[in-house]
Amino acid sequence: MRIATWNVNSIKQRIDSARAWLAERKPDIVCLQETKCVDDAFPREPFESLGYNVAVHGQKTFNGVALLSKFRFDEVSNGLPGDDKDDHARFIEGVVSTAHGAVRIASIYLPNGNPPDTEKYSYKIGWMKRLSAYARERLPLEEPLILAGDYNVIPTVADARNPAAWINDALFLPRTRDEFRALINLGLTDAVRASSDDPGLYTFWDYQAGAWQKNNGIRIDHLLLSPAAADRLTGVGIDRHVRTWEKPSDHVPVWIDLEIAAK
DNA sequence: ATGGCCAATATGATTGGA
Repeated sequence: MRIATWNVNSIKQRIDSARAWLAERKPDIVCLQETKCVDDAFPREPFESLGYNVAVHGQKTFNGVALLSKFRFDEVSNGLPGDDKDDHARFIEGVVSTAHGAVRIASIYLPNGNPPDTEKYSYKIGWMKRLSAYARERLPLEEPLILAGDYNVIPTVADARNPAAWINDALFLPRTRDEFRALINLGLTDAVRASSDDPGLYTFWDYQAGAWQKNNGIRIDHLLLSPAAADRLTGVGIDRHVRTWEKPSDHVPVWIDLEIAAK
């Protein structure tokens, strides 16, 4: 089973490149972020025609998450628990059945949090605490659980080309990295770091200032795995080449292979 | 990480992104 995450920065602007990438990488399940459209406007047909089931949780203009799955969804639920007043579309969870039982996948679009001296940052930290509470609730189920998405967190200095430039940024502040570590320390595995300590494994390059050309990137798109998922991890990849395509997203897809067969 | 971008909105300017 191959599972991927990709912040597409508008699904409507990325239909052609998403279809080309799906045909090439052939993921079974894809977690999408920043779809930027309401549910009724999501272009389902271009993905259903490739054999994917589509589950969406969108809103007007901003945010928006979705799941594409070759497996039928047994359950889908929208929204991260823990705050009824939070109306941002940033979390969707699906469950599929496999030969190894239920596999639970969440597509996550964690708040950016800038500027850090505002309520945007407290919203980010609160959201991270809610995500940890969610993981604490799910981990005892001992299922393969994959929390994949745009975390807006640079975990360590090895995850930025120019870490000094990020010192005061919401993506890299000590408090942000502490919360990310707290999540990991519940017993989750960062799939990319389970396979490599290399610097330069970036997933995002800003559109501005020639960031791509200078390889001024950061690693902020992550797949975090429960022990039952990590035990079956056989491969990881970052599809960097997608950043060279026409009309690219500023993020590229990241994927994992799990030794989990269809039912 | 800003000189340089991109997307959504009834838009020709503003907001959000990271």
